[in-house]
Amino acid sequence: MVLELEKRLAQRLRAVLKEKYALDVENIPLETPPDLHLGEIATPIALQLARTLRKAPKIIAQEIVAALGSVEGFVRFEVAGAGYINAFLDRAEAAQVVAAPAAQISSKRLLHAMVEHTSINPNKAAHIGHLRNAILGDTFVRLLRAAGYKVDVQNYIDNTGVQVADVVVGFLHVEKKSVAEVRTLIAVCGDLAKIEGPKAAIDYYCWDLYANTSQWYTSGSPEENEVRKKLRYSTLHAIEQGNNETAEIADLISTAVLRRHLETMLRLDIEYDFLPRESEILHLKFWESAFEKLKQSGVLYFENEGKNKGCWVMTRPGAAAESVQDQDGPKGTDEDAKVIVRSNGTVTYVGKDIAYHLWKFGLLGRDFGYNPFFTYPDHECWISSVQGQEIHPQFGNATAIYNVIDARQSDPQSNVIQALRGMGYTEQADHYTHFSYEMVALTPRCAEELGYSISDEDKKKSYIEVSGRKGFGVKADDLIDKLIETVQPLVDEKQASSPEPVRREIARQIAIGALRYFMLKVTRNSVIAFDFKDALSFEGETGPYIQYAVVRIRNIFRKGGMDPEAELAALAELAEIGPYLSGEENEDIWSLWLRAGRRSQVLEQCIATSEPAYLAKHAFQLAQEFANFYHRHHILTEEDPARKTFLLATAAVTLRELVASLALLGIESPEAM
RNA sequence: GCGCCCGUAGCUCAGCUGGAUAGAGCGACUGACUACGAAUCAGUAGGUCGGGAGUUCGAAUCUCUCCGGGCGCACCA
Repeated sequence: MVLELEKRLAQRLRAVLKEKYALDVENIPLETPPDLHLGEIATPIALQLARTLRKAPKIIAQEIVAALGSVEGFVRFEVAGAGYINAFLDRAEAAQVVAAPAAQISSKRLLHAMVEHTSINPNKAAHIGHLRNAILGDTFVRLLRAAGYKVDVQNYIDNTGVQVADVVVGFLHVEKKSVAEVRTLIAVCGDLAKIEGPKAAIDYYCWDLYANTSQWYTSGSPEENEVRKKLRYSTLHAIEQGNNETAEIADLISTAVLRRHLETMLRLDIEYDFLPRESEILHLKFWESAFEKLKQSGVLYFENEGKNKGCWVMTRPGAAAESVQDQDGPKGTDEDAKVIVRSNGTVTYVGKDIAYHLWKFGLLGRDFGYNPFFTYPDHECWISSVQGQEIHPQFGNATAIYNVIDARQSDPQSNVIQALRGMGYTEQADHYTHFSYEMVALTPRCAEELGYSISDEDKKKSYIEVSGRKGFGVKADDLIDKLIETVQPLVDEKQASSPEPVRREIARQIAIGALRYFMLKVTRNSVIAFDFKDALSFEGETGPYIQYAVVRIRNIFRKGGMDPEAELAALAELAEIGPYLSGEENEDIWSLWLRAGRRSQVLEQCIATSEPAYLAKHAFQLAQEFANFYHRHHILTEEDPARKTFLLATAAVTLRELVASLALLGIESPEAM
């Protein structure tokens, strides 16, 4: 509602500026006044134009207001302060618009977006850092879909990397297991996990093995360590090669761990459409196609001198200006260039990534094979394969891509964008978003609670980076389990009369709500210093606070024997609701309605800035305003029938908006709690 | 050495394209359960927005500089 009114006002203002001052102003600045006494929408446009028009801002503002005339939805405009123009809404009309059933989103945006997130190396259990990635990515997918985008969700699997090799080394050379034994182990873990939970699962087993093996490389005599290092690289090569026992173990393990990751994420309502794997990017020779294109476009050149002699390299972003400067000087080699193909002819990670991203945009001229891999209640998740099924859905050919990857990888990401740009794919490069976020770290206190021994140096830090290699971190399933364990007694106490399965479901919903909100309330580029005290909180600015507001509203309608949507519809029948929305004593109610009408505005802002935190904030503030309203106005005992209908509609509209906002955040709204 | 991010209340964080009196939550203190559930609400205390300079009618927000903290800058993946 607010979004539409803002657009209408901006359009009218543009027209006025055009006819009165012959000015074309593309972006009319609109903001929210600090207080409702100053209207609902304000613009400092007159302040901005003071200089160009050589007039006092106040005079300009008055002239604009005089020229505005009447605008539908607004009752008046005022000049205030140094030259603000404040717009006042027709409150009754606005409330009716908010109350009306939401119009279907126009699917005129035919943007086909591809969001890649999670992308955990399939050699160990997922930890809290991966949770932040997956929750951010999944939430953004929900936002894009709500805005009318067609979205494919991808989870990239690096199943041939050195991390997987390390675990394979662990099985073969530390534990000295055979292929058959590994196969048995995976089966046993799978059965055990069904009874004992995630702690018995294969990804937990690998978590320890990976940490042990990493240590094993440096724990022997210098000669032994030398041998072990060589083992590591021969294992990696064998995996890349394929068709051997080592590769078979790697495939068994990475596939089993991948399944575990999908199960863990499903606990948080996170699903995927396609799992492209590194192994197919290698075996289907994506790189060879990309290499030709890169050479042809001149993005890659062969280096004949310097430290990168014998390599195919590309200029780094930002280095372009310098090389132009160097023109008259001695043609020095660009020592800083990024190596894409090594002197031994193998391709680097960035090279493979360029090939993969050409595929994403449908520019590679090759495709994966596809096999079904994981079945969700309402759709299938596909995985890449060399030879896939004949009938499969189409992936790739995206018009916009979002890569949810942590901020540490911004360098390689910008290399890929640079390559696209260099190849002339400007449009694609512009629609390539590195959806970056900062890491989740542990506070020293939290690390000690978990039983890790902390160096004195680390104790002084405000946070310590988690590390899969060291086995240092909080596992995702452990955190989810701990959240459930913490809420369950509360639910059991408050919902004592409900049957046990119902109580368990409520505890689950609350736990997931708490976790998702915890990860989403912080903006992307702030480091989360993880602490159980904050993560396990269900009070204040948390997911459960918002869920509780929903439950209280539902209780009102349950107790009154009424239906929220019917009460909302009844609002339209009321003769005059204006009086309920004006006057000092009703400002809080109007404020609640106004916020309820802001969802699409907030959604648009989230997408424009790739920042889901705004919506998390919006949901909390709406719940907070409702809690205040709830205490001040007792609805069911209201004697004036018209006012009672109005109050019920207020609760109903809040319910609808809260549930919708929570759903966009991937948080369920319990019936009771 | 180069690049990116961060520094706002005791703690954890918001503050949108510069705009009106810098906001939440937690913690502390005071108060509210005989009314739709107190996982709640009302109130009090707590800030020279890291320091300095600049641009501007106007700066937490933009520029520069310094200080402090974090992360990247391989022919590893």
